[in-house]
Amino acid sequence: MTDIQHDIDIELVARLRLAVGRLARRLRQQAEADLTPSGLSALAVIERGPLTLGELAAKERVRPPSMTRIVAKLEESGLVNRSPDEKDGRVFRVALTTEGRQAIQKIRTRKNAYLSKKLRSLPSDEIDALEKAVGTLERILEADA
Amino acid sequence: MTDIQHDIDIELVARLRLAVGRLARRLRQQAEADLTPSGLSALAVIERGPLTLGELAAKERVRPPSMTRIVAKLEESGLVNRSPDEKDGRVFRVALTTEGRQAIQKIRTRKNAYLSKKLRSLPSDEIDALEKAVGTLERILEADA
DNA sequence: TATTGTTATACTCTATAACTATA
DNA sequence: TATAGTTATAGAGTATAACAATA
Repeated sequence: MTDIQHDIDIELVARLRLAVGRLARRLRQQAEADLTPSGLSALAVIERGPLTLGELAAKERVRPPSMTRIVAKLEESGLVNRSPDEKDGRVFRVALTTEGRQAIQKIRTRKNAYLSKKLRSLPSDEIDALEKAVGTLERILEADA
Repeated sequence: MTDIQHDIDIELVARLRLAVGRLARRLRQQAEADLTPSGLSALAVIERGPLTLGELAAKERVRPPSMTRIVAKLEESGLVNRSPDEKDGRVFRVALTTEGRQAIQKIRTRKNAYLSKKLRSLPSDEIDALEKAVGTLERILEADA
């Protein structure tokens, strides 16, 4: 790699980092106001399939007591339900309710709308570049999940 | 816009949203551990120029009492200093110390390193697409700052 | 009087420690 | 005994309300 290429790389890295940070912040602000970040995040995990409370805590990297509270609040709001495991009486399984599924869908729609509006008027060559760049990022992120 | 183009758009939007969210989270995890998110965020704002406590609170969208605490902690850590305004005795101006400037630079270096490592091995056509896409995102974000 | 910033106090979110129920 | 989850309690971080100092 030549020095010139190296310099370009550093600048691109910094710009990508800033743009990603700012866009992520902007998207977060479009979320449902009456759902806490931890609640929303947990909801998104639960959506991929019912989980025990302990599994949820591990995936979300919070301690079990914290997840107990988060889930209790989501249950209170009618977004999830807890049901005792059939085989192991100590375990509770947490799943989305229909209302929870709708809530998550609504938030997604709102975030998508924000971006859609921004992207709608772009020329096709910029859309192409975005599409290719997203593919690259997806691969990068996949690599060290 | 045709229906087909519309569908592609929706899918791209969703993928971009997810990729940006995940990358932003990954970058956040590379931050300095002994600086709180609010402290780090405030530090980055102050870096662009000394501000009064009220201006800081407004920019960071927290209430003045919260900013008082955040700045007090940064000052305790030696990362910023507060000095009374020359003209208005009620106002305090907050500025980075040399140590604060170094701290922010260190965090940036760390985040850049994470991304650099990921981007280093990409073929030039993907780098080009990323570069173009970043330019697009920068323009989009500029528009409604 | 209005404004800038601080202090007093309460609320939310998360953690550790101690506990209950089941395996 | 060990494990899943809950309850009790404490520590961050932010908010509103009341206050002090200055304009």
